Amino acid sequence: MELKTDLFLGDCRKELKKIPDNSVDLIVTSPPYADQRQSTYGGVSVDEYVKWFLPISKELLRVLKPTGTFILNIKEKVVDGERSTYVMELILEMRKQGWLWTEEFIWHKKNCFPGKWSNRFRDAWERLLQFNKSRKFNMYQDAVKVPIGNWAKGRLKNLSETDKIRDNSRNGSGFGKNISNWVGKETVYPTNVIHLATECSNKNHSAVFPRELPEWFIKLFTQEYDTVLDPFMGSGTTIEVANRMKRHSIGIEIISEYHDEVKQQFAPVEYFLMESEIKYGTN
Amino acid sequence: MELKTDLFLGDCRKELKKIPDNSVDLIVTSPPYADQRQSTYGGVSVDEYVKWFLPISKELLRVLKPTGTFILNIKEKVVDGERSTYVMELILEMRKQGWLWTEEFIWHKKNCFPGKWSNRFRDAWERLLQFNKSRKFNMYQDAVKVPIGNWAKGRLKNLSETDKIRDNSRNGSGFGKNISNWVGKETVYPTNVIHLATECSNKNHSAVFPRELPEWFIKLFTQEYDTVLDPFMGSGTTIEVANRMKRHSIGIEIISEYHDEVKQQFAPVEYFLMESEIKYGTN
DNA sequence: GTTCCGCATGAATCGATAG
DNA sequence: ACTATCGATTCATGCGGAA
Repeated sequence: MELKTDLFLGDCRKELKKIPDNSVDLIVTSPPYADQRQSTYGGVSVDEYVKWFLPISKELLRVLKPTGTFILNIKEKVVDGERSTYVMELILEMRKQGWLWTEEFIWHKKNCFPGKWSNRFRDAWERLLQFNKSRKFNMYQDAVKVPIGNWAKGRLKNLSETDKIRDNSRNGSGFGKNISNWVGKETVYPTNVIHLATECSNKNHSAVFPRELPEWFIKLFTQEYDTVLDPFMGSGTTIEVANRMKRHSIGIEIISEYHDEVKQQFAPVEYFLMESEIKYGTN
Repeated sequence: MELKTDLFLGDCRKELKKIPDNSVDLIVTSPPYADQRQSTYGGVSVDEYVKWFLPISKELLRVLKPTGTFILNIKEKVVDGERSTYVMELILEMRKQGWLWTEEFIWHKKNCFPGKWSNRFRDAWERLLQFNKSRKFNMYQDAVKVPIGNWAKGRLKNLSETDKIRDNSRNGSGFGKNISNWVGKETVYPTNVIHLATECSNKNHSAVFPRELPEWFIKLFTQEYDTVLDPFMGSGTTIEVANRMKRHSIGIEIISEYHDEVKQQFAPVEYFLMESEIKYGTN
């Protein structure tokens, strides 16, 4: 089966209209936060954030299948010594639109932004809000099971071995990379806390979104050849992961540099397919 | 200096009125969740939770010192497949009362038992909402520093000359690091995610509050002989910890069994003091 | 091929100073 | 008084080159 990757250049408020109703299985996105990332995106102000986002979430509600899921990564900033309330207001308004606020996952960031203030510690977590269109949504829990931590076996057995398991798997939610270590180990279901590092180093882009994040949700909420949408594609992490995991994908990006770069990234694949068509098609 | 422990039996909506204005340095509490502990507070329903809590938070605002802090441990429950919104509504309403919503800490519950539902993983985190009366509140950050990460061991052994100052290469948010400042550093400031185990095998009480939790906040927001209040004392974890840490404490509990038990726990101390008064006072 | 070590960088926030 | 800009502060990670 052919794997589709549709990329749109433009404002997602307009581009989303090109996507048919009830056609997307999973939306995973990390929109620009209020007043942040000014260098790349315009920067929506705190006061206007909800008003700005609601038309988008309305379109997302339209394109999502009834069995689908919407994962929204967001975190409110501090304004005048207080946490802003726009995320809470957004949740309340989205429920009025018809969204179900099913769950709130926590992304516990291992390497959060440094700094010290007299009245505040470093912010080490972000919200991963799960919204659904209906109470009957697809969830493939077995796809994200993690190796058992040492909490269950106590200290009785193989303490040294269980200690080798990476910290994130001990938290019951991580995605330790050495899967070979898991072989033969008992697995359990993770929790709603996800313990990951941000990817910060030389990537050209500020790809703060670690690829394990979309990977986990794609595993959890979709099967192969389902469709994944990211209306704020950025440098394309979600799209790329979806593609590798054999999911159809749709990406929308307003900044042409990002869009073109992702486009280019998928170009060789197309070229390759054409080539093989020539090769074998002419037989 | 004498250490005071005042215990009140009764509904905190009434008992709080006995406490003078601006007299408490820290409030740490874990109120009954909606629709739970039905028998005690008349079974506060999800719909009425905010309305029920607001008079209490108003009293708390009154008794708290301007430099004090209110830590509210709470988590919304799932109702009909959705997370309830009463916590968010409560935050919005408390801000109207004059509270500042300064921060939201996450309590990541380490080793609770795995479990799952068809739509949902086990809930491994709770909110620890920080409210303040003014922007100038007391915070003793050095009291809760944690050991530095392992990365430092290899890093700080030998410094090169370039480690002195870093150029602000990118977007002007220059983060000039002066590595030499870190030599010999063994502790760093924590983040707003608190990673603690739950006290699982609790004997009689339903109190799942690990004593490290109040301990951490008492360290962070009070000094010795400050006053700590818990208007939903339960089995008295917060009060007991405060007492051990040489803080005055005030506890309110509506269930007489709990109240009496805590009272009894502190009785020997009072007895002891009386005895010494007799001994030395009659000289 | 491993392992080690140097190094750049990140969804930040506060307080002081300037217009 | 109120907003805008700027400097200061700080920790953990993954990459790439070297041993």
